[in-house]
Amino acid sequence: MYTAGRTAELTGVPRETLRKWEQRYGVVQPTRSEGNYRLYDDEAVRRLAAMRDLVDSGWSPRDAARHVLDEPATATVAGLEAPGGSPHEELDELAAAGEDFDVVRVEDLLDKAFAEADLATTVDEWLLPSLVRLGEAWQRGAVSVAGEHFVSAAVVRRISHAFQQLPHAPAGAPRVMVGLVRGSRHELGVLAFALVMRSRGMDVAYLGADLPVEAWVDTARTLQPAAVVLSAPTVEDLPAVREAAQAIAPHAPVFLGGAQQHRVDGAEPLGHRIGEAAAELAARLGDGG
Amino acid sequence: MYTAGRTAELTGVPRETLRKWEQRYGVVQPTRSEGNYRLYDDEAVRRLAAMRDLVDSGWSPRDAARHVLDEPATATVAGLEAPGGSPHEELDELAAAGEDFDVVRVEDLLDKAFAEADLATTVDEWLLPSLVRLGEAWQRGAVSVAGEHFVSAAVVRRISHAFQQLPHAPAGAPRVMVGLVRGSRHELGVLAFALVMRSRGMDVAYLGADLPVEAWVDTARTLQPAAVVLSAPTVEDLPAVREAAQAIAPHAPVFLGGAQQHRVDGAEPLGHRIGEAAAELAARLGDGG
DNA sequence: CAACGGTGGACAAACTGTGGACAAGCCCAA
DNA sequence: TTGGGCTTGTCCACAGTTTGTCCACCGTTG
Repeated sequence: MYTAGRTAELTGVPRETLRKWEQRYGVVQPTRSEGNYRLYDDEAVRRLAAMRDLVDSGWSPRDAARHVLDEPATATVAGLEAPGGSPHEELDELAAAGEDFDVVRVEDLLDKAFAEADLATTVDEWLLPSLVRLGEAWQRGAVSVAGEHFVSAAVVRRISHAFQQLPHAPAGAPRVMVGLVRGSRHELGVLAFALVMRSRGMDVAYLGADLPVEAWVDTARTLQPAAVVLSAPTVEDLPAVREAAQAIAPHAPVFLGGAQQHRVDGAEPLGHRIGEAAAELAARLGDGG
Repeated sequence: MYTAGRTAELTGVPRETLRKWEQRYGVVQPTRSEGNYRLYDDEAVRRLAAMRDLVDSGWSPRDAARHVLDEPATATVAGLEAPGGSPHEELDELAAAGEDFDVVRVEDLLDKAFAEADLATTVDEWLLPSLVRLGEAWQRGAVSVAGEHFVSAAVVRRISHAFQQLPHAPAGAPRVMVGLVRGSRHELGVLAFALVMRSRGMDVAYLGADLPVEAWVDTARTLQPAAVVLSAPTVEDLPAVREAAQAIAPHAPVFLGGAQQHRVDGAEPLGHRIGEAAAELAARLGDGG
């Protein structure tokens, strides 16, 4: 349950507007605390965010509200849409190897994939889809928590390995800061992004997960990077990401990945194809603008 | 059991606030000493730390309390380390390179270190002491949060890289499960441990951080490993580690690393020299005992 | 005795609710 | 084009709520 202020942060809709939307259209009916404070649940946040998206894209608030109310309540699943209805019967190779805890097979699969010529394509076409299918398999109980952890750990190791093997950026290469804000821990995406960036000759400073805003600002001021790349994987990350983006903006251009990337002002969204986005950004910076 | 002042230290929450959180939300119900002093146990400390993390990241205290009470499973965020106490005046090479965000220098230092003949010695004599000094430098403000993150990320990458480069274990090699329990996130130590174990020919299944107890038990039952290695880095981790150790024990021998390793019954402490401990355990398992 | 802890109350600062005001934008008839 | 009416986001004043910190007074510990 979230208070009014927090809900405003999460959805990007001002408190007052939130109240008006409730009074005028009844998009949400928050319960009340003892002290008569509004308490919004996850479903309310989802609806408000959906309505905000519609309004932003030109719908009239009244229509947007009607549309949101007509939609059945959806259980949000980490920002990922359910696949087009085809229940994958056979397990992904990677997931199967993970469920057997077969170190050799998992690492062989990853080795083979990373031997491909184009890193960006490998990441977008094979690695990330495989991980999405792994997540789906885990959700429907086809893969255990431990199996999922086992594969994820192997993937992170493999990306780190690839990152390490790449030659260092030449002197004078554009510098890019990559990492996650405080509270955020989904390293896989940013790590893959950092990998592709380095493969394109960028000077990547990878700062890891859970870094406070002040640290981002101080470092950006010191390093004067050509770009700062963050990720907004979940709604919960939004307040911290917004705060960071705003604070960093005066010192360096901010780019954003992750499912919630379009919900942050002042940061340029990079899209959802990590490898492609990294390659593009690298080309742009390498060309001097 | 901890007194009010000690608990305030451990959790970073002032004594008075601790009391208010107890009175207002009932997050904890410390037992009392003869003289009516509050006595907090490990679980209380864990909850308070979890609540503090939520509040720090923007939750209202009331919501945070409800969350902590609803879901004792909630993962905690940053841990608290006890400082060593010896103030090294000159900065460590690694720390200095980290403060300048000098990718090349940090990776060169790590490369050189890992080129040493004996991996276990490198880990114990250079890597971990360097990281301890880095932590000290950070605590006395000589290194920024970002600098510390930067170096840590590079170290994790380098260990992953080394792990990846090692040949796979031969068929029939003793299998060892390595990882962290639910709520625990200090991967560095267990990762280094896994690295040395693999270098000694063990079949290491690295399961990563934040794995729930049930997953450990199920997996141990399936894999029948020769050993399960966990870590208890902070006080906050103790309850979960104790639970896991007790649950896994019937299926496989449990070994323990980390600062709090001696405070868990039913798990054999491995000592604080990670590389040495891993080499020893490997020798022991390899000899069939 | 000094340091520490418990209790209850006080308090300021931040947050929230309510109802209404209001300006800007839009639609539509004149 | 003009003007009235409607919609919609924002702002405001006033009152109530929540929350971290401070304090005085007294008991406990070593």
